[in-house]
Amino acid sequence: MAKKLRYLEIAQILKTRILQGEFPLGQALPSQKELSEIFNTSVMTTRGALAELEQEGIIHIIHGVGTFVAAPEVHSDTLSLQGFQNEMDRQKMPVTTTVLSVEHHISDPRLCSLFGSSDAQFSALTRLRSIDGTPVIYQKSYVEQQFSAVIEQYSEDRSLYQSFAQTTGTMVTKGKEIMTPVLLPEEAAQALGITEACTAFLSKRISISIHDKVVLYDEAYLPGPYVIMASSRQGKRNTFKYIINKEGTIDSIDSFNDTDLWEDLI
Amino acid sequence: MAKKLRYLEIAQILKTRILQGEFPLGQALPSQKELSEIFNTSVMTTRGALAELEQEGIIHIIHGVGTFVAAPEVHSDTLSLQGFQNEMDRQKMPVTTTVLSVEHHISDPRLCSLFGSSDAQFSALTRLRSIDGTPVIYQKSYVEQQFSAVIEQYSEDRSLYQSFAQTTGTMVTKGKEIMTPVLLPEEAAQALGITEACTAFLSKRISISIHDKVVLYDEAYLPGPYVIMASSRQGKRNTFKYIINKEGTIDSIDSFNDTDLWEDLI
DNA sequence: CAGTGGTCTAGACCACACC
DNA sequence: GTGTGGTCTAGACCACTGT
Repeated sequence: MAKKLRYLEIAQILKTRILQGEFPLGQALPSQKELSEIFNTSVMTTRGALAELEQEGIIHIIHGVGTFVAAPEVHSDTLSLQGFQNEMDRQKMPVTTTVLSVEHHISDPRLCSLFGSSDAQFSALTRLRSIDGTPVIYQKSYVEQQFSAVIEQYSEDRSLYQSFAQTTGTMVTKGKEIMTPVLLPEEAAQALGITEACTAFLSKRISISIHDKVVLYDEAYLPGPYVIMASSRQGKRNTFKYIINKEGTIDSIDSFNDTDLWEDLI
Repeated sequence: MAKKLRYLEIAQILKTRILQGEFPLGQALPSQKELSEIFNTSVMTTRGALAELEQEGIIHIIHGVGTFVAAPEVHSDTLSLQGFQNEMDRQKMPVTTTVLSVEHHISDPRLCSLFGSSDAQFSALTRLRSIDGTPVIYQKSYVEQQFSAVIEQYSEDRSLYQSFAQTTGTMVTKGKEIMTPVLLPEEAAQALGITEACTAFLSKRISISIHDKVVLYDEAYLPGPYVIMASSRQGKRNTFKYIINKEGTIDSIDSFNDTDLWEDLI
């Protein structure tokens, strides 16, 4: 445990202090020079610690401005929606959300083991995400009953993460997701207004708080006509994003030449 | 262009020299101290340059051993196959490959624009990937006719990247991939020995050489029963891998608790 | 302009791999 | 052991942002 690596040690100390609320969400940390004096170390070492925390998504460093405790809006909604609209006006994708249902007192042993909790009850929020009025994603989110207020106080103009942060003061920094190709089940197809048989991505996802606790479980259907995945690799790194294609018609092979699309990957 | 950032400048110089073959594939570069003397700079700066090149996948740094020009086998085959076998013996997944067909003199304007070449002809290699004798992936790879030797000299015990490196002396360091959920087409289903209707990932992928040229185009079908995707996010970073599930039976929700599975993601 | 983060030095010393 | 990469110092100076 005792690594004796100074920068990791400092990172750990800072992390602890942030978790204890010493530096509230969105607030600026002391400057790198100040931190260096505080910890009696050099700037290079301090920067190593901060780089570590930034990679963990806990802080956000802006050149010439400062270092800030990461606000949830920094991480775009986990289903980081990105538009795809023939070459132009990719910027403004009006994503609207509709709440279909709210359920409480759900019991499911698999959810229990997922959340690692004995709290046998869960609440669920079912939503529909639309682009320009066209529904493209059907999503169901589960939280532990004790956090049902997160769902109650959720409003459609912000993400569930923001609601979570505001209600509980906890931020989500990690997630794991599993994707499979499926046929759209009737329930989802109906909600999406799709009548014919349709292939889709089924995404199951857990969101993990800064305290390393599972706080959210999501299941989302992303129908093939509207959603594709784009992935980029360089060296050992790979990264991906979902792309919304409202028209339902892109031949993916052409999109390799669309430089805008790949801009922010890797 | 002239950034005046010393470490990027050094990285650029080293990259050029590597491309010119001054340091052949797999060979060790001079040590960090030597490089620092050569470029008349400090170790910290040299390390910055090397870190840059490592992230680009051009070199491979090993603590206590040395810095090496990256050999293609460092990047596992782009469809980085990872096994999933109830908790144990995940290590040894005997992936075998069968060549189904080799075609030449293929003309396709879309491939031309993809490769950005006027060479109107392409060669194709169709393969079947199997785990323990169970076929799980159907894959078709295209190269420009001028590189048809890569396909001719391909052998089933190594990757196409290795064949490419050996035949042309060029290494692949980047790739872009697009994934969609589809129904397995008859041709692929037949090859995979799947009789019923079956959902699958369709992966279209281009591989880009160190000279920034598209050298390979792949289409692969990864049927849902055998293949799932696992993705992990931390902060702004996200990464994913394909997981082979030979038995065709995992409920993905349980796999969140399988720590081995997520070990190497992020 | 002042204040922030980013780069760079010229060394020293530590951790790891290999013989 | 020797030789490699990894961390760290105590500053200096550069680049960016906002007033």
